[in-house]
Amino acid sequence: MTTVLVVDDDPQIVRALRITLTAHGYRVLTAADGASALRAADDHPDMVVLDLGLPDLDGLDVITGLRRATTAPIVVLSGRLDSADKVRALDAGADDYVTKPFGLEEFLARLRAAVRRSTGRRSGAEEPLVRAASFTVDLTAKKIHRDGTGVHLTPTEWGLLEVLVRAGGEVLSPRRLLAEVWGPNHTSATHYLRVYLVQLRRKLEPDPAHPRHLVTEPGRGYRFQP
Amino acid sequence: MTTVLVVDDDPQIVRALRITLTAHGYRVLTAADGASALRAADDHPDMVVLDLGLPDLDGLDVITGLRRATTAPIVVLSGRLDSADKVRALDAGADDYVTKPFGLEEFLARLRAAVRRSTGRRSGAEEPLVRAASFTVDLTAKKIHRDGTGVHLTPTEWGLLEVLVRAGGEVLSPRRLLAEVWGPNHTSATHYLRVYLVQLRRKLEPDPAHPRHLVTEPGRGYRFQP
DNA sequence: CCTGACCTTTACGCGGTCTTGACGGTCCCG
DNA sequence: CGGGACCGTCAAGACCGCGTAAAGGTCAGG
Repeated sequence: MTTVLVVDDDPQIVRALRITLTAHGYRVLTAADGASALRAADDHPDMVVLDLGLPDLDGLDVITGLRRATTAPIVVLSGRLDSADKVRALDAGADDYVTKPFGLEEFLARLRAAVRRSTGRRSGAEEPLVRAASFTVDLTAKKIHRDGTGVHLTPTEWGLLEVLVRAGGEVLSPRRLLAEVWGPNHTSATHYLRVYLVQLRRKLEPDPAHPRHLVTEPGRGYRFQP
Repeated sequence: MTTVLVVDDDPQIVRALRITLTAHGYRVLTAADGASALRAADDHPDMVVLDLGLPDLDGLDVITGLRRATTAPIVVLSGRLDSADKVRALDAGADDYVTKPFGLEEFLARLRAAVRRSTGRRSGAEEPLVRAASFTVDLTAKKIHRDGTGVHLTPTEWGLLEVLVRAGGEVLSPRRLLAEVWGPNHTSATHYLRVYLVQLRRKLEPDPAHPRHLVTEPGRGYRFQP
């Protein structure tokens, strides 16, 4: 679960954010001033929501202090519209800057974006691997593995498979497939599809005559079945 | 140098951004519509500035398309104040959302924040020595060893090899390789690649006719295999 | 001014890939 | 039962990308 540290001296805002964030599945820590915010950084929050204008410390000092302790994204809340404030906050190490009053949905979306970026990097080489019973598809490395060895696909074969896999089990019409792979001007050459489906099945299916993963939905199109 | 891809259909804005960003030390690529933006993603910009409301594609589709090709931060520019638009864009994969008219200083600060976040983590633990079966590559010392003795590479040869090795086994498109080695303006001279691949293979591969480490993936590019 | 290293360009053969046509099978519907 | 629409399969020729060699071109250093 994602832990958010909320730093604000206004109890009303803290309470509202605690309710909202908890309802959206976050765990919430709170701090009412800069000193306790820096102390709370030791609890390794995954994200910090920081109101500038705390009673004890200058906002920028809080940011730099937090940056010393954690790399978690910092989203600044502030009532000040002054552009120079934003610049200083962002350059001090903040990741985003939201001015009050703010739309709740937008605020939450910015939190999601911030946490997505910070966790996405951490896991580094995250491979979107798609598994079927008899083969696996690596969409980023553009490789296929089957029975331990790699399978070679021609560019067009790969393009077709990629579109089918990315659709995630949805049925794709011949028109749509042709437009995606061959470009929007070749939407009538449905024969291509059949030829390449045969080749793909021959290379990937255990029994090409009775496909289990590259299924044809008669009259509607084709579908990828993991 | 940090490379920024600016996507906007308004030539005035493109021109203004190009001047401003260049003055601040960025390298600038531009695209006037969604299709060319997706193509330009192969040039692996370090950051994307994207205007929603392009003539050819829906803005959200451009975001998801870019996300498929790159993890570079995307900063959305838009004239629309509607909060729902922001939420959709952020959830589609954008990293920040700036509404026009915007303060230039704030905009630049947000760019700095975005690029800081994405590059900050990348420089983690990197192995400067890469081993292949028949040779080793020292990325920091810029030296190659094979059979005990050093191998001399010309600057261009080295640039190409370095890009391939740094990709760590991923397939790199000709566009991308050319952009990395020769700069983003030479992305069509695919013949260079073949010539230099031959030279590299002759210098590094045990059997240049059947390369084991500098593998070509027909139709999509080249790959380094350790 | 010459030389050598390096980059760029031209030319060409080969093999893989794409396209196209032909044919058989299946299913549905008149 | 027959015809048509749709799908699967195979094979052959056209075409394009790739690998390779080798000839200009450029530039710095001696």
